[in-house]
Amino acid sequence: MTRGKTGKPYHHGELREALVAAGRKLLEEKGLRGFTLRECARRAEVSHAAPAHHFASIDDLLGEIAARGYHELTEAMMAEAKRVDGDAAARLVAQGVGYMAFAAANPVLFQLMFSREANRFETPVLHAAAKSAYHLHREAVEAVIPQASGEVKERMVDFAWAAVHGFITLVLEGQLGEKDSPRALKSRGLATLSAMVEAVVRAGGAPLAS
Amino acid sequence: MTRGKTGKPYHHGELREALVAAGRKLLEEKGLRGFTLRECARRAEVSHAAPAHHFASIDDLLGEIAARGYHELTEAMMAEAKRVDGDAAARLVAQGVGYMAFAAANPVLFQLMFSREANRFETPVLHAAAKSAYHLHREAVEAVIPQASGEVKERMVDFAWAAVHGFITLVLEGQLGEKDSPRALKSRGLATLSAMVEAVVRAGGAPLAS
DNA sequence: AAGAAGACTTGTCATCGTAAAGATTTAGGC
DNA sequence: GCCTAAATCTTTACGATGACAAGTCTTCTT
Repeated sequence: MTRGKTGKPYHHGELREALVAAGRKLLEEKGLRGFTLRECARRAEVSHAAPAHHFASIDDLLGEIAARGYHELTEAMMAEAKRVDGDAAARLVAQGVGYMAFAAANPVLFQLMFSREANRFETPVLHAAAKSAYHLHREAVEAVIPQASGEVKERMVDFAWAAVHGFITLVLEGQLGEKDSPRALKSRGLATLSAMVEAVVRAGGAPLAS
Repeated sequence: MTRGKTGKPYHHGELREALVAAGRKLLEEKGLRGFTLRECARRAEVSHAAPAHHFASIDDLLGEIAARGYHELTEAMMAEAKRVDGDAAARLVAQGVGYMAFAAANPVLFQLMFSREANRFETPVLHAAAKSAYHLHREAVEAVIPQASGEVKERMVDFAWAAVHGFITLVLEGQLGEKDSPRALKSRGLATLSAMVEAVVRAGGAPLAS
């Protein structure tokens, strides 16, 4: 890697990674609407057209960022699950905690991942990453009610995910616990997780009332 | 209202309403990222700068659209609730159905209302509209468990909203039941609502396990 | 009827995403 | 080691956008 008079190499070398990193920061700072490809390029200290060689479009970059978000979400869920032992119900709660923690730490990214816009840049890698998080959750739910029918299991996968996702989504948007401390919010989140797990356990034992 | 040679009045007359209507359509057609003030103006058949006299910025227009969305959401919940009789639990489910039906009918608007961006254009009218929907839900939950403590009621308000909101949000983003028919999806939604109500009823009778 | 306020248009500016063409660096074949 | 091809980055350019300013037309007030 030779350098010009300025000391700056003509080739960035790791521009793709730099753009993803800059983009991710920018996303959290300015929101989805404030996200621009040119600002990413500026932060990576390259010209505004440089990103085109690594990402076909702005949606392509957002798709890559979202895909990595799914990977991290999966990791966050697994990490939290490893901290508890044995009990399937406890594991389900822990994964929910990991899910919520990731969302709270990356609110805009989380919204991007689960936004309608994300369907626009549906790449195979993004889809695969999303499926991986889904399966992790699915298995955790099924482990809680191994004796239940396939249908009940499916319904409880829906239900459990909806409760976890819904709670943190509402918090992130400021609809829930606007004035609560993070401490109090976490407690409210745990309460929702408790109610969810209890309902799953119950439904696993007795068929759902139609 | 006098008219020029073209037959078109110089003054639109109801431009504000026309912009809201056009904007709402545009939103569903092109998504939030495809939403532009100039396209709204074009559809209302006025110049690109005309909207400025009715909306200070593009966020101002989006805020108005979101506020009306909250009003319609509230109406959808009440309309569905009126179709069932008596039972508080049935009413809670019905409101959930109305909530989901509105979201399914206005997916992009719904995402806008509950997006992080919406906090940017936080007008008093938007906030009030959002609170109105919240209170409707809150009362429905509390009616199901009138004997419960204030704390339990609050937690169940969180929980019930999270389940309803989470389910439809996941469906809208294509995460849940991608290949299901609308019919099957509705059934899955009802199952989530059933599980939710059952859990609320149960929690109202016995204190939540910590 | 006259002046003021409101509604709308035209013109302009900085910025954006994207494409094309040129400059520089790296990599591979010999 | 060199020489060409490919990859990477820059410069330039185009159409579109949000916002602002200034001007034109309409309605309202008095």
